Amino acid sequence: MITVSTSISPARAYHHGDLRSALVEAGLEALKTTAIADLSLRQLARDVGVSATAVYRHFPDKQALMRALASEGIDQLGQFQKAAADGAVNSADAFAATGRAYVRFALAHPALFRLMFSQCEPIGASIFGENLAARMLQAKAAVATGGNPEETRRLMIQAWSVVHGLAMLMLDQQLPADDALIDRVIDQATLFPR
Amino acid sequence: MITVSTSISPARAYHHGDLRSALVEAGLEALKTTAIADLSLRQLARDVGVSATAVYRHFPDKQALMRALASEGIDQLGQFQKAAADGAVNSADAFAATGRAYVRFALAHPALFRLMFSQCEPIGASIFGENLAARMLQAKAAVATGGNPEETRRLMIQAWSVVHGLAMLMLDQQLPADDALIDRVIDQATLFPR
DNA sequence: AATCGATGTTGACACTGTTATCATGGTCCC
DNA sequence: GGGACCATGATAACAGTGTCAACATCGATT
Repeated sequence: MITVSTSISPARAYHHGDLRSALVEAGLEALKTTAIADLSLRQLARDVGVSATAVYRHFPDKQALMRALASEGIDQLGQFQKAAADGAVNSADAFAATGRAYVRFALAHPALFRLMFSQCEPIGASIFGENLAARMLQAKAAVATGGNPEETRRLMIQAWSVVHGLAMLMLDQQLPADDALIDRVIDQATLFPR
Repeated sequence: MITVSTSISPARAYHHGDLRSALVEAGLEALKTTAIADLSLRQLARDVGVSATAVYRHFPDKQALMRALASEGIDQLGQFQKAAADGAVNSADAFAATGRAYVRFALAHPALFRLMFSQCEPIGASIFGENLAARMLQAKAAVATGGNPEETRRLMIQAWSVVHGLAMLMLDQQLPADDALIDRVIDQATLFPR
């Protein structure tokens, strides 16, 4: 059984056979059960069956690996949001569906979601503008605000803040991670002032 | 010059002279310049001029010290919010002022703010119910929703989500830490659907 | 076939949180 | 007043971490 590269780099099979992808995959796997602070380079290397310092042939330091994992997470979130929006019946519903997907993704992948925002560098732009889902979102928001660009931006930021805050508070156990609560907070027409 | 205890425990002066408070104070000071992940027990002990393991006479482990710091932060945030609300002219303005204070506090004390939510245990209840500012907030929200308790709760959660999300996204550099942006997002009547 | 550079390993260093063991010195009781 | 006790502190040590320098290996290029 060969583990397939996840769209990251060419990286032909050398001694190990694309160690870089293996590390990323092991990292994503580890994040399913390990908190972000307990994620260890050496442990990851052990999981893959390689010496600790081999990692440094593919990543300059730990943070770089983290960034790679975060980038994977962003892609996954984007796909998940897009799928959710595609299943919606109308424009407003798609907007809300994207929000719900955002929070549900966070709850489903807590450590990964946190990691995505601990690595500040390229992520903001990806989520808020370059992303497929983000682009679509922006279009929806523009419709909702009658095309006023400043209002559109405010609505986007407001919507992003609500879902991000809700996700974080639930992850941090400050709010019950309740599906119904997600719907109640997001479905509200509040986000669409007439 | 004697550093005064910060409302934590009696802790008479022994060998050091209330080491516990000194550690908390040093921790808060360190959080002004150090990221939460780089906060070191040993470094804190060094700052206070005490052996590394002396800490364990006052805190069972590192997390306990962190929790003490977080608790301090919660108090500070509560006071800050209360002061902001007291300066407001009417009920709706007080509600918004509390929200603005929340975000501004986060921007002013990034590491401390993050820490407050990394230590999940007692914090949720403190902020969302037991707090002075929270109680007041709840009263305002009840007025805004005509007394409907379920709607009141939803409004509270929605408001909390917006400010928390906005704060987090700004802290993580996903949004510009712009004062005007805070006002624009929070002042909007959006939070008070008629 | 020899060389070279990319990949992986070994060993080491400084640092961390934590524990077990020992030292100190106020407090209280007789 | 003298001695026991216990809260507080210090030392030494252990396992674990991220990272660097030096050495080994092996496929690809000439």
